[in-house]
Amino acid sequence: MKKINVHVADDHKVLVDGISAVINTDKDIEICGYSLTGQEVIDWFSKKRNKADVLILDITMPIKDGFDVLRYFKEKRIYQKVIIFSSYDDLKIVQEALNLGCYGYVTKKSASEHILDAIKTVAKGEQYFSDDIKNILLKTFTNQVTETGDLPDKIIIESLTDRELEVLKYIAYEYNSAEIAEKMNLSVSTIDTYRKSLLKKLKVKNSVGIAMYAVRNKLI
Amino acid sequence: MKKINVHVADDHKVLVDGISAVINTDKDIEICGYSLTGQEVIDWFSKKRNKADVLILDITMPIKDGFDVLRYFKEKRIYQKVIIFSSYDDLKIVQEALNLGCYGYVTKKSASEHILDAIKTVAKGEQYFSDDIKNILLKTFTNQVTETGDLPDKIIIESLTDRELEVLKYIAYEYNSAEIAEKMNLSVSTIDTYRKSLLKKLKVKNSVGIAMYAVRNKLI
DNA sequence: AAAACACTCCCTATTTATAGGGAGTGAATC
DNA sequence: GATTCACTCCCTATAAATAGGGAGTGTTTT
Repeated sequence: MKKINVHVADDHKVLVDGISAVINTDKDIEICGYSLTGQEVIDWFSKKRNKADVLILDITMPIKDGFDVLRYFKEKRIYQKVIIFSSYDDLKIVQEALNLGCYGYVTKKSASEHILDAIKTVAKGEQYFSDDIKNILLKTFTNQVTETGDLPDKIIIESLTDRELEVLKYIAYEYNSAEIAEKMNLSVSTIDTYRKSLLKKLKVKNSVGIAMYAVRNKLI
Repeated sequence: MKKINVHVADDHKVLVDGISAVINTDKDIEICGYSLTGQEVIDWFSKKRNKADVLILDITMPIKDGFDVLRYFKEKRIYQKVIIFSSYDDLKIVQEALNLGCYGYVTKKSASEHILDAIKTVAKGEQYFSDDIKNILLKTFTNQVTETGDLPDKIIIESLTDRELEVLKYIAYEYNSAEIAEKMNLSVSTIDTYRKSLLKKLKVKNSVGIAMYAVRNKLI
């Protein structure tokens, strides 16, 4: 079986060496190169002298960071399998990396064997996340678990009347007041009353705010 | 410590008994009731004679199914902690259940101890998914990047210019044209031009549509 | 009976957004 | 050299949303 070729990019040479050492313990994987800056990675791939199956990529690096590298691949439509290896375990960061097309995300605090699992999984074209990242991602599926505290929002939502909720849904579906009035068999004035009430109760600035509130709290 | 009260709803009495047996092995949890149809569950809760901390809910049931029950809770704004216990492991089903506000999802093929973990986790207000469900949910994070499923949208998004994307984000954050103009150091006329362009390209009716498009396609 | 509240509608006025058009610049592409 | 396209700004006009106020009905709660 052909070995999996891995390129490692991290600005800390010690870490590159560490990963290399771990990888060398596995007979199915081998290191085919490394970079210390994002720019180096981009140079490497633009000159097509890289034959890496998988790229292990740190986010924080001098001269182009990991995101820049992912953006480069996306722009050039290079379908490179990338595993982000970072100490960040922030949802925004992970989502950004995923949007930019990475295949895996492993935090640096994970046990080092996990990086081997990640490499093998991603090499097969499947995604891989370390357990802590999995948990962070899974939390996005539930409305209850919000880091900002769910109670205030819950109280606000409970204060909404049935009619207000109905109007809120129509607003989120891009209906204007006249259309909502027709759908609900009410006068436009009444719909405007509910709009005013929603703006006040939800403490948002405009219809967009109402709609965004609805999606954030899964009211639609 | 107060025991966790659990209500079990499943149309197969054998399964109710099975779950009860498993639960009785745990000193922190006890069964406080059971139902064989969705309607029974709704009756139980509407008459407020239920003191369940956690509801174990099957999806397939005669006379109102699990979804109907979840919809009932949502409509009445009853914040009942529900764990779906079903044999379905289909993404659409799971997503629907999550949208309807369930706290956990455990497949029937899971080891029975997992239901105990699920109950304890959900009782604390956290979400719980069995491993197979976790994997299904996690796949949704990479599908949008790897798969070509939503190609039409992808083409539209790629047709958006940098400035249009910037304006789109501000709109989704509830800014009005004057505010966006100030933020971007442009005239209001220019912002209006981008608004027009966005409405046309995204084929939406108004600002709410622009914002909703942004969230749907994870552009913000 | 009084109070609270959801629901309905109206008034006036202002601010924002939408819709149509045109037009100039600079950079890149053909 | 011509064209395409992103970017910028302007004009006119209408449609829609926002902001403030009031007010009547009916139901439920106290």
